[in-house]
Parts: sequence; C-alpha cells; structure tokens
Amino acid sequence: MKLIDLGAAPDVKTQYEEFLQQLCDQFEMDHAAYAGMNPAAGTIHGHVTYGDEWKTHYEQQQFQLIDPTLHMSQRSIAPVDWSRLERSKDFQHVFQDASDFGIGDQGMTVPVRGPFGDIGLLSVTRDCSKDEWKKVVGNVIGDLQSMAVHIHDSVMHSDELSRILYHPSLSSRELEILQWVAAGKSQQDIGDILSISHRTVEVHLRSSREKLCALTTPQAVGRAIATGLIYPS
Amino acid sequence: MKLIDLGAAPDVKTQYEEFLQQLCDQFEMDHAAYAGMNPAAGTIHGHVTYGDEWKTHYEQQQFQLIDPTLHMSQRSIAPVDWSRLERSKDFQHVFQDASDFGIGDQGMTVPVRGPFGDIGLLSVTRDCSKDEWKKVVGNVIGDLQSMAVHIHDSVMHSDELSRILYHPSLSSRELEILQWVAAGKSQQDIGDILSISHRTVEVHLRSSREKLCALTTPQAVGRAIATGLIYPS
DNA sequence: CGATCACTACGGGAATCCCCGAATAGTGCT
DNA sequence: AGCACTATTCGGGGATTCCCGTAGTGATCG
Repeated sequence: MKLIDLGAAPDVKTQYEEFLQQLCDQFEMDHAAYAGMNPAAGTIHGHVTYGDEWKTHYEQQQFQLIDPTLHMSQRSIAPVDWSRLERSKDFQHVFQDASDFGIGDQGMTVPVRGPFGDIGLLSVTRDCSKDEWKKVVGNVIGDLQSMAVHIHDSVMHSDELSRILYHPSLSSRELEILQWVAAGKSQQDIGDILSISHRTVEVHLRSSREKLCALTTPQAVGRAIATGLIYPS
Repeated sequence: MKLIDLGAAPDVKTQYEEFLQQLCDQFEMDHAAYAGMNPAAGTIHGHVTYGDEWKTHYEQQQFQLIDPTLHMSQRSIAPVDWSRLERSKDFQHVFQDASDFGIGDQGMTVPVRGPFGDIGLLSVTRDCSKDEWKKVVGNVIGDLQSMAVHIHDSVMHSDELSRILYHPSLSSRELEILQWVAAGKSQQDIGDILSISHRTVEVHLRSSREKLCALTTPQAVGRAIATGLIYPS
C-alpha cells in the first residue's frame, strides 16, 4: 500500500483530492470525502471527490449542521456504516438530496481522533447492492482505517502552527484550576486542594474566562476542552 | 485512577486475552498488549499476552509512569514504531529489562481515541531483524489499526460509566438549556429566552448533571462538549 | 385502571460564585 | 532606577446557582 506524502505537495488542496481519488480507484469506491475539525484553530478542512453541484448544494443547505453521518461518527470510536444510522428526518433530508445528485446510499464513515480533541472523518460511498457493499467493505476496512489515520495525521501537522499560534496562553495556575473545575470541584474545594484562599481561586478563574473570551465558567470550560487546553473528566 | 481488574470477571478477561493471543497468531507477533484509559470514568483497562514474570516486574517497577511507548503514542495520531522512539534514559531502562525477560525489541503501538478523551493503545512485539519487522508490519498495519479500534470500542462500551456517557439520553429541553449555558448565558437569561422561570431552567440543568454523572454545571458542559452532545460556542 | 416513572414547571432559602478593590512579587523594557 | 505588565494572593458583598419540596401532564406497565 503506497501512501502519498501529503505534506510535500505543492498544491495541497489538489493533492488531497487526488489522494482521495486514488483511494476510490484502489478500493472500488465511487466517492470519498474527508472532513477534519481542529477546534483549537477553529478550522475545518474539507476535501471531497464529489461533483461541484453536490458540493454547492451541500454548502448552501448547510447540511454539515444536520448531516447524520457527521453527527454519528463524531461520537463513535469504530467506523459507522450508514445503513446503521437512525432514519431520522435529517437523514431523509440529506440522503434524499444526495440520491438526487446521483450519490449512492451505501457508505461508511471512519472517525479518527488526535490528542488535542481534533477529529477527522473519512467517508466513502458506492452505488451498489447491500450484499456487494458488505463484501467490498470487508476487504478494505483495515486499509481504510489506515488511510483515515494517514490523512488526518497529515492535515493536523500541516495545521499545527496555526493551532499553536491560536492557543490562548493560560498560566499554569489558571490551567490547573480550570482542570479542577472541569473535574467538578467547587472553588472552595480547589482552594483547599491547592492550599490557597477560594477567593484567589476565583481570581484565576476570572482571568481564565477573560483570556478565553467566555462570559461564564461553564463556557470557559467548554472552550478549554474543545481546544484541548484541558481534558474532560 | 481506579484500576479495573478484569480478572474479577474471568470470562471477560479470558475473552480479551484470547483475542490478543489470536491476534498474535494471525499477524505473526510474539506478544500483544492493550491499555485503555478513560479519564472521564477514571478507569484503566489492561490486557496483555506477556508472561506473569514480566507483568509483575512491570507493575513493581511502575514502568507505566516512564514507558516511552505509552508516552509517545499518547501524543500521536498515527501508529508509533518503537524504532523511532528517542533513546532516552527511560527507554534504556524499560527496554533493557524487557529484553532480560525475553521480549523482542521490534514493536509498535497503535493509538485509538474516543470522543470522550479516552485513549486505547494496542502494542505488538516480535523478536526479529529490522528488515523482517518492516516486511511483517507493512502487511498487517491496516488490520492492526482495525483491531485496535475494535478492542477499544469493546472495552469502552463494557465499562458501565462509559456506557452511560456514550449513550446519554438528555431530553430536548435539557440539551437546549445546556447549549445555552455553554454559550455563556445565565439561568435568568435562559429563562427569559425560553419564557420559563429561571427555577425551571435550574431543574433541567440539575437533571442534566445527574444524567452526565457530573458534580457541577461546568463539568457537565465539558462532558457534553466532549461527547458531542452540544457544541462549543 | 391504578401505579409508576419521566418530563416540565415553580418558589424559598442556603450555598456558591462573581465583581469590586487591593497588595506583593517577578519580568522586561527604557 | 523607573515604569509597565502579568501572575499570584486575599477580603467584602451583591448576584447567581444549587438543593429541597411541590405539582400537573403524558407514557408505560402489570
């Protein structure tokens, strides 16, 4: 299995899409799509082999907000076969439109996560019967997993600089206290743990809120976790 | 962190270790090991095919604190080949001892992450030459990736708290209110927005906290964002 | 059909958090 | 040295959140 060095590509965007196209050819898929979310930098990388019509329609309809394949795979560890998705209203909406644009309904999404809360989703589709799909997928599931990891690794490393630059600089004390807050401790508890006044704890918390541009502590914790500054517990 | 002793459930323990053993046989490896950490549930799961001598020595020496294979792969997206690890003092220490216990120095660790900050590390080793190792790994890297995902998925879903967190059932009102809280609104604000009493808002929040096993609202928001129930804003 | 449970809704009062002001110590720049 | 800036520490008091009790509605079940 050959892997293209995605980082060394002169035209990165084209290179990614060529990579996805080769992936389709190799694994007998109609289309492939990658969506990478980096909450730290507030960026989303998207690369697809779909036609421009579907891309435009998808964007105009804001399907990324309701797309069940994205929702479900964001919460899953294992790959998500689209046939197992709940037949919700959103599902009908997106898949009906996709079908109108000639996109087959057999597909799956492989989620990959990095250490900073970043998520990569590699989706592949093929227009065929259920039995044929099962057979094809069974043969390439492992390679797909590797491909997903490889793409996400590349994208995240190419975006590493922006991530670092975007990171707010919370002091060690602020991070320490925010981590305890996320762990469910009260300000008094934290003061006892760190052997300082609960008033001081509150000052650090206020400072953290300001740096994260958050109005409340829950919002600050949410942002800190989304950006990988602290870990959920 | 509580250490879950899967030995308490003989069938489960046997199941996982048998699985790892089969994995070794199938992929021509000497040993396989899985370590899974769920910071949310505060639990660690471990399964290995190593002999009892090495297991005991590893635990007594507290190698999990300095093991470079764990350290490096916790920060990586892609699999980490042990040959690329920095030759630090800790590396010498652990690998010298491992060698004394008859464990080959060719190996790699595949990291897998879930949406809740949980990490699974699947390591495999084989006593052979570098060239032979490269050849073997090249053939099975994709399948190893799938195996790692499969094990981590199984383990995380078998853990009670993890199961609760992975399959939360917040009511629509609870989600709605939690989303507003994550957006930095106060209970009074939310009450005004939804045209209900701020007391009622608090009840839904309390209910959300209970369902997410969170002690405080910031913790609940952190978990909800980490699980993708709501979105950071 | 009665019992039970989940969801939604409200209020009183205690506990906690948050805004204000204030002080000290370290760091970097002029 | 003087100045500006940040990190860290603390207390008072108002604002907010949290715990307890109560209650109506609808769904499920024996």
